[in-house]
Amino acid sequence: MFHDAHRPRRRLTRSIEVQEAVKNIILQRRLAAGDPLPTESELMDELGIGRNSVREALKVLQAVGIVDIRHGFGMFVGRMSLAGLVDELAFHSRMSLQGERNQLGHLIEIREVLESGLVHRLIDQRPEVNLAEAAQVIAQMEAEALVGEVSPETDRLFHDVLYRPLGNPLVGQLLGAFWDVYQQLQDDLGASDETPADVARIHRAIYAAVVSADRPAATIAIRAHFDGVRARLARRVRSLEDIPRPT
Amino acid sequence: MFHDAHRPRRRLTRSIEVQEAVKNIILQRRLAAGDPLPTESELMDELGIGRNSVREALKVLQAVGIVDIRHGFGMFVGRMSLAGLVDELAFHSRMSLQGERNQLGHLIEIREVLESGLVHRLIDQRPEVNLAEAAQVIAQMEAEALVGEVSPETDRLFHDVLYRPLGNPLVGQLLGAFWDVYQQLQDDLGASDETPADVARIHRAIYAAVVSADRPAATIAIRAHFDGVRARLARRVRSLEDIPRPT
DNA sequence: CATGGGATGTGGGACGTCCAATGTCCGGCC
DNA sequence: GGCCGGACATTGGACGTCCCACATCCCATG
Repeated sequence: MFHDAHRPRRRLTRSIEVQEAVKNIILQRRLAAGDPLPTESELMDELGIGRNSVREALKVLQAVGIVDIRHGFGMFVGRMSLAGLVDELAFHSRMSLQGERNQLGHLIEIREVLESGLVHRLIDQRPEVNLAEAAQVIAQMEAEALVGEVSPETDRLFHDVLYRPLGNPLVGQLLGAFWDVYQQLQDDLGASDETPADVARIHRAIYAAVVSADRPAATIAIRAHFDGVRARLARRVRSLEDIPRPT
Repeated sequence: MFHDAHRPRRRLTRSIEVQEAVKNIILQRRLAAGDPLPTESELMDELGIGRNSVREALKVLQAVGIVDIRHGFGMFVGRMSLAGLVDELAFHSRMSLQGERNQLGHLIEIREVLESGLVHRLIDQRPEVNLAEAAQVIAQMEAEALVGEVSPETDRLFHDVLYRPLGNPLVGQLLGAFWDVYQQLQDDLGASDETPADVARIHRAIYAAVVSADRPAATIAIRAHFDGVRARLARRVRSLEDIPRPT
């Protein structure tokens, strides 16, 4: 009879109550990404709720990318990160790699459909779109290919920068999330059989097709790119007996 | 000096440790979606860790769709739900509705690019694909349009069932997630100015274009569909002064 | 005037305890 | 003998409190 005293009938869990409360605080106060949120103690007082419940709720909101918690500093409104999506997809993909089903393949198919459509959108908007950044990244990729491997960062950057002129930041984030999932499962796949030169050539083909507004070539280039990805996926043999590293 | 006795240097937080541990348990034991997980107490013992940390970690995993917690019953390996993604997108979209930026518009653009590409994939694979289900849903939609409104469920079902023959479950889930976000923000938007008959007609056009493998018509039909969505979005005026309902 | 070491405040971690929801099983009642 | 209901065990939910780790800022010290 200590706590839980006068509380009227509750339907949902405390955690969810707090989550909704925090969301409402953000919306009502018209906070923007990066703005500070009330501290844990303030929330405890305002909502008349225990610390653990507050913490659980905020952890969830953090996992989902709605708040950003910085130890010893405070809590802030989160910027969209899609980190939760990456975790979920990466985990389920890894899980399905063990069985006959292959979720990663489905993910890659979606990436291909998306990128294919986006490339055509770029061509639609040519020549207003500024492809200078993409050109620069392609050059860097080719330079890297000459001296060794193409770094994953450069690869990711290309797919990010190419579609940036479309003015849709969500595109970059979603594609980035998919890319992260794929990258996170690198260790579970075999090595690629493409040479660095191949990688650079394929990406150059995509860029060139956009520049010259050659739609058929764009379709082919994108398909070639993902054929490479798919080939790598198909050849996976390494079992997952060993303990996956915690990150 | 009670608890926290002999613990060696830790790098990451407890919560993350537990999250990784649980993920590893699932992978190592080759559990499948729906399989039971150790109880909270078992995890406490196995990992030598406090209950709150376990609970926080599991809440996060639940939010991300990796585990499924059922009160008074147990914890189970989760099926992919993308619920976390929906929450994140819905929240940030609602937040951006207040400002000048409009994230929801970006989301809809992605949906359009995706669906457009998927429709063309369907045509690629014709006539192997079985569109009977889609035909049925379209018929139902038209029936609903005759007697009143087209129910959101029917709308969602159409976009789900249409692409099902592609054999990529992730497509349905991702599209469903996007659709959920849009649906969840209905209240923040004004009413549509399309009649139920319009809605049915537009969807019928998409279906017909696929059946007849008419690519230009498919492109136009998809565009028409999303023009309607965009129009509704553009006319939003209702402010968000009132407290959004907690769901 | 520059700098390093607290003082302070914030989140992180862990217990222990009690509450509540769910499932099971056994015994009384029909 | 069958069925319904309540006791019991199990499991998650919530709380309060203690202590630790981390970041910041200010003041004392050189």
